[in-house]
Amino acid sequence: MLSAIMEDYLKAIYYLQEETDDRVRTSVLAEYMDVEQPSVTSMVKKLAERDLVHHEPYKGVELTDTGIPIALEIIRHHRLLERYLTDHLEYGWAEVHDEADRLEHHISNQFADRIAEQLGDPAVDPHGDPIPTAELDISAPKCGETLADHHVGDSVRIERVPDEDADLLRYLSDHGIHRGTEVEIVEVTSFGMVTLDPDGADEPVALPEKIARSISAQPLSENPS
Amino acid sequence: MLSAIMEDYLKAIYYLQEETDDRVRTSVLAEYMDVEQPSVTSMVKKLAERDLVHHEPYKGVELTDTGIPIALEIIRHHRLLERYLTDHLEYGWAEVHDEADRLEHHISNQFADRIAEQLGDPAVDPHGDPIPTAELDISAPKCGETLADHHVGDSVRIERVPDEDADLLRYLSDHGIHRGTEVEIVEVTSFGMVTLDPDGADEPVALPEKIARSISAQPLSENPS
DNA sequence: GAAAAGAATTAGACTGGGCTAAATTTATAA
DNA sequence: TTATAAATTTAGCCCAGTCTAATTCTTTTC
Ligand SMILES: [Mn+2]
Ligand SMILES: [Mn+2]
Ligand SMILES: [Mn+2]
Ligand SMILES: [Mn+2]
Repeated sequence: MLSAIMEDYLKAIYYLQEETDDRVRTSVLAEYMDVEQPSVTSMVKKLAERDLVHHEPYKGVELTDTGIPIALEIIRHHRLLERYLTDHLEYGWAEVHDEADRLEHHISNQFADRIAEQLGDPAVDPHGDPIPTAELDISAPKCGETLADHHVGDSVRIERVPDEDADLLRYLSDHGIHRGTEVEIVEVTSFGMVTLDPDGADEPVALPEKIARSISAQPLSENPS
Repeated sequence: MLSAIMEDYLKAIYYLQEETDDRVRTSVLAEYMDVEQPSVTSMVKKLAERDLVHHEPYKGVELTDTGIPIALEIIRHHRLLERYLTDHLEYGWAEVHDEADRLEHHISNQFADRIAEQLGDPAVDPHGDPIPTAELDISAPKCGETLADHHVGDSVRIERVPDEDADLLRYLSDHGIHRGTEVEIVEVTSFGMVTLDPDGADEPVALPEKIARSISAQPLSENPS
């Protein structure tokens, strides 16, 4: 059996590998896990001993074929829990992360499967990230058009937001923006500000262009909810 | 903050104190926690240092006024989770214990309160044990009449079963007996066997008198579900 | 193709929770 | 009342996961 900490390392390696598509460096993992580098080295050795990662000393680490499904299992738990918290327990999408990050290690697969069933086997979590199936198949994360790729007057549906920044998530939901919300782009300034009018909201919402570029959004006709 | 292990010790002390109504001996706690006695001594010292228990060396341990509410919080989590698993996720009452025993340490009070709300603030868990309120008030455990206190021909409602023995729980639910089930007592032999006819079951169920004496049951008219 | 800078690892220590074996205290029984 | 038995605690060890300080690779840069 693996400790919760080990599972979090595997999940972190999975995420970082997804981003950079290369071996994950000790320093990057240390930063992500919020520990010092020697802690990472020693944990990585333990994971390597169990054949969960392949460690090339001084060169970085990557998940093995044994490690990947374990990471995916945790990610499935995490995203199903997030979805359950928003859909059944009235959590906001800014509040779900911490609760899910603890519980993901302690629920059984049976528990995960049961809530998946109750939710109707959802394909994505509240932030739009794909949920692996019970067989641990995962669809590619959405990296299509973003809010910044559209033009004034366009109406788009919010597909996916980065889930790391709770302040941003809170700001968005306070202004009526969730996954699936339809928004019209009402202004794009030369100095990098994007203004949106979310469907059903009283007021428009302004976002820095950098943020807009991190939010996936599709034209209305495609990808119905 | 307390570790999950510390919380389990506090819960164990609470239970054992409830049973014996006296200081809990090291040996008893060691047996219950399934560890060796020196482990208990060292843990008890840590708990005493934090003022969660009062430890009289060589004489046993008891919860302090600081320790009691913490134990009750965990017990609330545990019993709410058990109730949630049976009522919303189709678990049987024999399967809930392990899942709840892990999760109880990792759900937030917010999570507990939300599921309590969804369940309609239930008073008891699936085994009939009382659930502390959000304010940590707990009603006295049912210790009224048992199955062995009634007579052939009586019809009673199952109120509470001991939740330690998963085999017994499985046996009972396999034979159509749950909390709230109405049963008629059809036979009581001189050699200590009690036979019941559960409402809606095909066949009667036989139990040793010793077990029957551990199951609370009220005559039908009283305590409606 | 060195030398300096940067990244990673090793060394050694600490904390939490467990264990075994030995010592000590309390309870029981002669 | 003293001797033995039983319960408890102490002593000293281990493992997991972290840390700081020191060392060793790698990469840059001149
Ligand atoms: Mn986690
Ligand atoms: Mn998410
Ligand atoms: Mn527990
Ligand atoms: Mn119970």
